[in-house]
Amino acid sequence: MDKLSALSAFGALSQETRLDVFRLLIRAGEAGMLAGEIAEALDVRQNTMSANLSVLLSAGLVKNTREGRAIRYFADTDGLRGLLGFLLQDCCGGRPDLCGPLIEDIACKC
Amino acid sequence: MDKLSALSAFGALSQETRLDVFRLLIRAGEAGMLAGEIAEALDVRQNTMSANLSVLLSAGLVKNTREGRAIRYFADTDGLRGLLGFLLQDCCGGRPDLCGPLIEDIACKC
DNA sequence: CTAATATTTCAATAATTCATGATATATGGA
DNA sequence: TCCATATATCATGAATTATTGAAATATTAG
Repeated sequence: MDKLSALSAFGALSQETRLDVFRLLIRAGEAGMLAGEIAEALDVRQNTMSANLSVLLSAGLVKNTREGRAIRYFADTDGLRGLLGFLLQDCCGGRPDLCGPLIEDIACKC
Repeated sequence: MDKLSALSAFGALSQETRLDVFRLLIRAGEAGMLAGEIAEALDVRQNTMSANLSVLLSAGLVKNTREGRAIRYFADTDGLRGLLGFLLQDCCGGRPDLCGPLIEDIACKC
Protein backbone atom coordinates (compact mmCIF):
# COMPACT_ATOMS: atom_id res chain seq x y z
CA MET A 1 0.00 0.00 0.00
CA ASP A 2 1.44 3.37 -1.00
CA LYS A 3 0.31 6.84 -0.06
CA LEU A 4 -1.64 7.45 -3.24
CA SER A 5 -3.67 4.28 -2.80
CA ALA A 6 -4.34 5.17 0.82
CA LEU A 7 -5.55 8.65 -0.17
CA SER A 8 -7.89 7.20 -2.75
CA ALA A 9 -9.22 4.65 -0.25
CA PHE A 10 -9.92 7.29 2.39
CA GLY A 11 -11.42 9.53 -0.24
CA ALA A 12 -13.68 6.70 -1.30
CA LEU A 13 -14.89 6.19 2.26
CA SER A 14 -15.46 9.89 2.87
CA GLN A 15 -18.68 10.01 0.85
CA GLU A 16 -21.92 8.88 2.43
CA THR A 17 -23.20 6.56 -0.29
CA ARG A 18 -19.84 4.87 -0.66
CA LEU A 19 -19.42 4.46 3.09
CA ASP A 20 -22.90 2.92 3.20
CA VAL A 21 -21.99 0.58 0.36
CA PHE A 22 -18.79 -0.57 1.98
CA ARG A 23 -20.45 -1.25 5.32
CA LEU A 24 -23.29 -3.04 3.56
CA LEU A 25 -20.79 -5.27 1.78
CA ILE A 26 -18.88 -5.89 5.01
CA ARG A 27 -22.16 -7.11 6.50
CA ALA A 28 -22.98 -9.14 3.39
CA GLY A 29 -19.70 -10.99 3.81
CA GLU A 30 -18.80 -13.71 1.33
CA ALA A 31 -22.23 -13.63 -0.26
CA GLY A 32 -21.62 -10.16 -1.62
CA MET A 33 -24.41 -8.27 -3.42
CA LEU A 34 -25.37 -7.52 -7.00
CA ALA A 35 -24.86 -3.92 -8.15
CA GLY A 36 -28.59 -3.52 -8.67
CA GLU A 37 -29.37 -4.90 -5.22
CA ILE A 38 -26.98 -2.42 -3.66
CA ALA A 39 -28.53 0.52 -5.54
CA GLU A 40 -32.02 -0.59 -4.51
CA ALA A 41 -31.05 -1.24 -0.88
CA LEU A 42 -29.62 2.27 -0.55
CA ASP A 43 -32.17 3.98 -2.80
CA VAL A 44 -29.60 5.46 -5.14
CA ARG A 45 -29.96 5.82 -8.93
CA GLN A 46 -28.31 3.20 -11.06
CA ASN A 47 -25.71 5.37 -12.76
CA THR A 48 -24.82 7.22 -9.58
CA MET A 49 -24.29 3.90 -7.82
CA SER A 50 -22.24 2.58 -10.70
CA ALA A 51 -19.95 5.60 -10.48
CA ASN A 52 -19.60 5.17 -6.73
CA LEU A 53 -18.90 1.45 -7.05
CA SER A 54 -16.15 2.18 -9.53
CA VAL A 55 -14.58 4.61 -7.08
CA LEU A 56 -14.58 1.91 -4.39
CA LEU A 57 -13.22 -0.58 -6.90
CA SER A 58 -10.29 1.53 -8.02
CA ALA A 59 -9.58 2.35 -4.38
CA GLY A 60 -9.12 -1.37 -3.73
CA LEU A 61 -11.93 -1.53 -1.19
CA VAL A 62 -14.29 -3.77 -3.13
CA LYS A 63 -13.94 -6.59 -5.66
CA ASN A 64 -16.44 -7.77 -8.22
CA THR A 65 -17.23 -10.65 -10.49
CA ARG A 66 -19.64 -10.94 -13.39
CA GLU A 67 -22.61 -13.17 -12.89
CA GLY A 68 -24.53 -13.42 -16.14
CA ARG A 69 -25.84 -9.99 -16.94
CA ALA A 70 -25.31 -8.78 -13.39
CA ILE A 71 -22.17 -7.95 -11.44
CA ARG A 72 -21.64 -9.06 -7.86
CA TYR A 73 -19.65 -6.89 -5.47
CA PHE A 74 -17.75 -7.88 -2.32
CA ALA A 75 -15.82 -5.96 0.32
CA ASP A 76 -12.10 -6.47 -0.28
CA THR A 77 -10.80 -7.26 3.17
CA ASP A 78 -7.23 -7.63 1.93
CA GLY A 79 -7.41 -4.08 0.62
CA LEU A 80 -8.72 -2.86 3.96
CA ARG A 81 -5.98 -4.69 5.80
CA GLY A 82 -3.37 -3.05 3.58
CA LEU A 83 -4.87 0.35 4.24
CA LEU A 84 -4.85 -0.06 8.00
CA GLY A 85 -1.32 -1.43 7.93
CA PHE A 86 -0.21 1.67 6.06
CA LEU A 87 -1.96 3.95 8.53
CA LEU A 88 -0.42 2.30 11.57
CA GLN A 89 3.05 1.79 10.15
CA ASP A 90 5.75 2.24 12.80
CA CYS A 91 3.10 3.07 15.35
CA CYS A 92 4.95 1.62 18.32
CA GLY A 93 8.54 2.67 17.71
CA GLY A 94 9.82 -0.84 18.35
CA ARG A 95 7.58 -1.50 21.33
CA PRO A 96 4.77 -3.93 20.42
CA ASP A 97 3.31 -3.52 23.90
CA LEU A 98 2.27 0.00 22.92
CA CYS A 99 0.97 -1.20 19.59
CA GLY A 100 -1.32 -4.05 20.57
CA PRO A 101 -3.92 -2.04 22.50
CA LEU A 102 -4.26 0.27 19.54
CA ILE A 103 -6.01 -2.37 17.49
CA GLU A 104 -7.62 -4.40 20.25
CA ASP A 105 -11.39 -4.43 20.45
CA ILE A 106 -11.81 -3.49 16.84
CA ALA A 107 -13.32 -6.84 16.01
CA CYS A 108 -17.08 -6.96 16.26
CA LYS A 109 -18.52 -8.15 19.52
CA CYS A 110 -20.53 -10.97 18.03
CA MET B 1 -19.14 6.64 16.52
CA ASP B 2 -21.92 7.68 14.18
CA LYS B 3 -21.94 7.95 10.42
CA LEU B 4 -21.32 11.69 10.33
CA SER B 5 -18.24 11.38 12.52
CA ALA B 6 -16.97 8.53 10.37
CA LEU B 7 -17.45 10.58 7.21
CA SER B 8 -15.56 13.49 8.67
CA ALA B 9 -12.74 11.21 9.82
CA PHE B 10 -12.36 9.58 6.42
CA GLY B 11 -12.59 12.99 4.78
CA ALA B 12 -9.83 14.21 7.06
CA LEU B 13 -7.56 11.33 6.06
CA SER B 14 -8.25 11.74 2.36
CA GLN B 15 -6.01 14.77 1.99
CA GLU B 16 -2.27 14.30 1.62
CA THR B 17 -1.02 16.75 4.23
CA ARG B 18 -3.50 15.50 6.81
CA LEU B 19 -2.69 11.85 6.13
CA ASP B 20 1.00 12.72 6.53
CA VAL B 21 0.26 14.50 9.79
CA PHE B 22 -1.72 11.62 11.22
CA ARG B 23 0.94 9.06 10.32
CA LEU B 24 3.61 11.34 11.71
CA LEU B 25 1.72 11.60 14.98
CA ILE B 26 1.14 7.84 15.07
CA ARG B 27 4.91 7.42 14.81
CA ALA B 28 5.52 10.15 17.39
CA GLY B 29 3.40 8.20 19.86
CA GLU B 30 2.90 9.55 23.35
CA ALA B 31 5.49 12.28 22.81
CA GLY B 32 3.30 14.02 20.27
CA MET B 33 4.59 17.03 18.34
CA LEU B 34 4.19 20.80 18.51
CA ALA B 35 2.11 22.39 15.75
CA GLY B 36 5.15 24.30 14.52
CA GLU B 37 7.29 21.16 14.47
CA ILE B 38 4.67 19.38 12.40
CA ALA B 39 4.49 22.23 9.90
CA GLU B 40 8.27 22.34 9.61
CA ALA B 41 8.64 18.56 9.34
CA LEU B 42 6.19 18.45 6.45
CA ASP B 43 7.23 21.76 4.90
CA VAL B 44 3.74 23.24 4.96
CA ARG B 45 2.91 26.85 5.76
CA GLN B 46 1.88 27.58 9.28
CA ASN B 47 -1.69 28.73 8.62
CA THR B 48 -2.36 25.94 6.14
CA MET B 49 -1.15 23.43 8.70
CA SER B 50 -3.29 25.04 11.37
CA ALA B 51 -6.37 24.62 9.17
CA ASN B 52 -5.50 21.00 8.51
CA LEU B 53 -4.86 20.28 12.17
CA SER B 54 -8.24 21.70 13.05
CA VAL B 55 -9.86 19.36 10.50
CA LEU B 56 -8.13 16.38 12.11
CA LEU B 57 -9.09 17.68 15.54
CA SER B 58 -12.78 18.04 14.80
CA ALA B 59 -12.73 14.63 13.12
CA GLY B 60 -11.59 13.12 16.41
CA LEU B 61 -8.33 11.81 14.99
CA VAL B 62 -5.96 13.99 16.98
CA LYS B 63 -5.94 15.60 20.42
CA ASN B 64 -3.97 18.60 21.59
CA THR B 65 -2.87 20.35 24.70
CA ARG B 66 -1.44 23.80 25.22
CA GLU B 67 2.18 23.97 26.28
CA GLY B 68 3.11 27.54 26.99
CA ARG B 69 2.79 29.46 23.75
CA ALA B 70 2.87 26.32 21.69
CA ILE B 71 0.31 23.56 21.19
CA ARG B 72 1.22 19.90 21.23
CA TYR B 73 -0.71 17.45 19.07
CA PHE B 74 -1.15 13.68 19.49
CA ALA B 75 -2.83 10.97 17.44
CA ASP B 76 -6.12 10.06 19.12
CA THR B 77 -6.04 6.28 19.12
CA ASP B 78 -9.42 6.03 20.83
CA GLY B 79 -10.92 7.98 17.96
CA LEU B 80 -9.28 5.68 15.45
CA ARG B 81 -10.54 2.61 17.30
CA GLY B 82 -14.06 4.00 17.22
CA LEU B 83 -13.79 4.64 13.51
CA LEU B 84 -12.62 1.13 12.73
CA GLY B 85 -15.26 -0.37 14.96
CA PHE B 86 -17.91 1.53 13.05
CA LEU B 87 -16.51 0.41 9.72
CA LEU B 88 -16.42 -3.27 10.68
CA GLN B 89 -19.71 -3.34 12.56
CA ASP B 90 -21.54 -6.64 12.05
CA CYS B 91 -18.76 -7.84 9.79
CA CYS B 92 -19.04 -11.49 10.70
CA GLY B 93 -22.77 -12.10 10.87
CA GLY B 94 -22.49 -13.86 14.21
CA ARG B 95 -19.44 -15.89 13.25
CA PRO B 96 -16.33 -14.53 14.97
CA ASP B 97 -14.19 -17.03 13.10
CA LEU B 98 -14.81 -15.01 9.95
CA CYS B 99 -14.18 -11.78 11.76
CA GLY B 100 -10.82 -12.41 13.40
CA PRO B 101 -8.73 -12.82 10.26
CA LEU B 102 -10.11 -9.55 8.98
CA ILE B 103 -8.17 -7.55 11.51
CA GLU B 104 -5.22 -9.86 12.06
CA ASP B 105 -1.81 -8.64 10.96
CA ILE B 106 -2.81 -5.01 11.13
CA ALA B 107 -0.46 -4.40 14.01
CA CYS B 108 2.99 -3.25 13.02
CA LYS B 109 5.62 -5.90 12.61
CA CYS B 110 8.03 -4.38 15.05
C1' DC C 1 2.48 48.02 29.10
C1' DT C 2 5.03 46.76 24.87
C1' DA C 3 7.23 43.51 21.98
C1' DA C 4 7.96 38.89 20.35
C1' DT C 5 6.43 34.20 19.50
C1' DA C 6 3.03 30.52 18.38
C1' DT C 7 -1.09 29.55 16.55
C1' DT C 8 -5.79 30.43 14.80
C1' DT C 9 -9.37 32.78 12.08
C1' DC C 10 -11.18 35.20 8.05
C1' DA C 11 -12.28 36.24 3.15
C1' DA C 12 -11.47 35.17 -1.46
C1' DT C 13 -9.93 32.56 -5.22
C1' DA C 14 -8.72 28.02 -7.26
C1' DA C 15 -9.37 23.26 -7.60
C1' DT C 16 -11.85 19.09 -6.88
C1' DT C 17 -15.80 16.25 -6.41
C1' DC C 18 -20.76 14.99 -7.00
C1' DA C 19 -25.21 13.71 -9.09
C1' DT C 20 -27.68 13.80 -13.20
C1' DG C 21 -29.56 12.87 -17.96
C1' DA C 22 -28.32 10.82 -22.01
C1' DT C 23 -25.97 7.33 -24.14
C1' DA C 24 -23.11 3.18 -24.69
C1' DT C 25 -21.69 -1.62 -23.71
C1' DA C 26 -22.42 -6.41 -22.45
C1' DT C 27 -25.12 -10.54 -21.68
C1' DG C 28 -29.08 -13.66 -22.27
C1' DG C 29 -33.27 -15.12 -24.41
C1' DA C 30 -36.87 -15.45 -28.24
C1' DT D 1 -31.06 -11.16 -35.43
C1' DC D 2 -33.79 -8.27 -32.34
C1' DC D 3 -35.17 -7.05 -27.80
C1' DA D 4 -34.82 -6.67 -22.84
C1' DT D 5 -31.99 -6.46 -18.81
C1' DA D 6 -27.91 -5.02 -16.06
C1' DT D 7 -24.29 -2.03 -15.69
C1' DA D 8 -20.89 1.49 -17.24
C1' DT D 9 -19.37 5.91 -19.40
C1' DC D 10 -19.61 10.75 -20.73
C1' DA D 11 -20.42 15.78 -20.39
C1' DT D 12 -22.22 19.35 -17.60
C1' DG D 13 -23.52 22.26 -13.89
C1' DA D 14 -23.72 22.57 -8.77
C1' DA D 15 -21.59 22.05 -4.51
C1' DT D 16 -17.68 21.26 -1.65
C1' DT D 17 -12.90 21.74 -0.31
C1' DA D 18 -8.05 23.68 -0.23
C1' DT D 19 -4.63 27.25 -0.11
C1' DT D 20 -3.28 31.83 0.52
C1' DG D 21 -2.40 36.63 2.42
C1' DA D 22 -3.90 39.39 5.97
C1' DA D 23 -5.39 40.07 10.44
C1' DA D 24 -6.61 38.40 15.11
C1' DT D 25 -5.85 35.88 19.51
C1' DA D 26 -3.10 33.93 23.23
C1' DT D 27 1.07 33.45 25.93
C1' DT D 28 5.53 34.85 27.72
C1' DA D 29 9.40 37.97 28.52
C1' DG D 30 11.38 42.49 29.36
